[in-house]
Amino acid sequence: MNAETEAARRSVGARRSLESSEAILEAAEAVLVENGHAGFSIEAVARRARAGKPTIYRWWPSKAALLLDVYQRQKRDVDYPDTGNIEEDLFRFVQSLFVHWRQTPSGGIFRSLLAEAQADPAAAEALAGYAAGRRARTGKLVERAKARGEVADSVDPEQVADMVASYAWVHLLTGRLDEDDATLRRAVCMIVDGIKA
Amino acid sequence: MNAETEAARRSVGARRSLESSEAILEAAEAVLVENGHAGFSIEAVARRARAGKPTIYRWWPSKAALLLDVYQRQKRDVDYPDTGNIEEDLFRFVQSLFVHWRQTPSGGIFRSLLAEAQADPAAAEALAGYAAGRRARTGKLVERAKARGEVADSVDPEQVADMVASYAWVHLLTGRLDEDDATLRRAVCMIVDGIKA
DNA sequence: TCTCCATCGGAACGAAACGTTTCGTTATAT
DNA sequence: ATATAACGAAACGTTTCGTTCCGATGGAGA
Repeated sequence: MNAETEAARRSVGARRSLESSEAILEAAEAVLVENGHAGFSIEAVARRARAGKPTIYRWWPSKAALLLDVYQRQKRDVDYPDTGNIEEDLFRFVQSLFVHWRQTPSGGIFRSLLAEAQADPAAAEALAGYAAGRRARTGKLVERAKARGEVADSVDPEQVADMVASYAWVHLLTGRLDEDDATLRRAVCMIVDGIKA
Repeated sequence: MNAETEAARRSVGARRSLESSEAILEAAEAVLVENGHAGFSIEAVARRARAGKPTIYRWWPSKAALLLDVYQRQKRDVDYPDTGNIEEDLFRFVQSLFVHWRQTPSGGIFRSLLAEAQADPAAAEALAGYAAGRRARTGKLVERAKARGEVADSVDPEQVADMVASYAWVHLLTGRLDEDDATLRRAVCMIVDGIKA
């Protein structure tokens, strides 16, 4: 969000105020947490950040772009465990994701992002790109297991990641983040072992 | 939406115009299909239905309520196949669901409903109830297979349904309804057979 | 038949948020 | 020192919201 801007710069003048953009991102998060997706307006964010609306519109072309930045800002610590056991890896991944969504504003923010993507094509594209990257990274868990000979050759790692992420996303969207560890483990076990007798 | 209204009625006067409410529901569906969730406004519906806004607000307290009515009006029975083979049953179920979403307005309407549920608690509750019912019905496919001894005793039928539905929902939400049959079959196969070597 | 009165479509309202423009100020590279 | 860029603040016109009037319509009770 700033690299290409800085590269295209060819003249003098004041630089972008990091103080201001930080305040805007913090205000956006606070508004989202306190008032929910319904009360999330650019005006409200500007008021709270003591910033001008043009400043927000200059750097974030749409509400979706701001939402995406807010989400990725606090998404530093996601576990991509490597225990040498694919079932354990996937379980820990899903478990930490659920915990993260429950204990931070991330869950609510991501819900808003998904909702926004149903109305705004720009948001949909941003979400699709993010989801594809996520599938690739989560798929590496499976690729490692495949290299160990733990997973069948015919399996598509990204499709496994897709299945696991879908399970988590729908639980988030339908307000079912309170599943216990045993349930999560059975879900992962279903994918790893199948359901056959 | 009309039973208690009719019961509370204690005086004379014109009755509710079925013609008008039908036109409103049809117009709402048309607007949703043509302009998407973003362009779905009460004003647009009223214009299209040649109805007054107060008439809409009188009978549908919120946009979510109108969406719910439109959705329930659209929804028809999905087939719950019974081929005697759980993999084939699940594949046909998912396949017909994708086709239904692609070829009718149901997919778009359901996307709007999911988006609305992230902002409106009433819509969220309605969605949760619908999803629970869906899991129970789809779970019967698995229960039948379990009775045939095709599926392990330890498997929770509703959780299998949950996994399959999650895969489908996320594909709908992220605009990936164009997966080919081979991909869908591999996804189902993943759940049935697992991914182990 | 005549009289209510609930409901209808239509027009207009204030409130809120939208996205944009303008203004004066502040900060920075040349 | 000067030119330039980003800033906060305010105002703009537009859109949609949900509500409130109004006259017309038509079915139930006297």
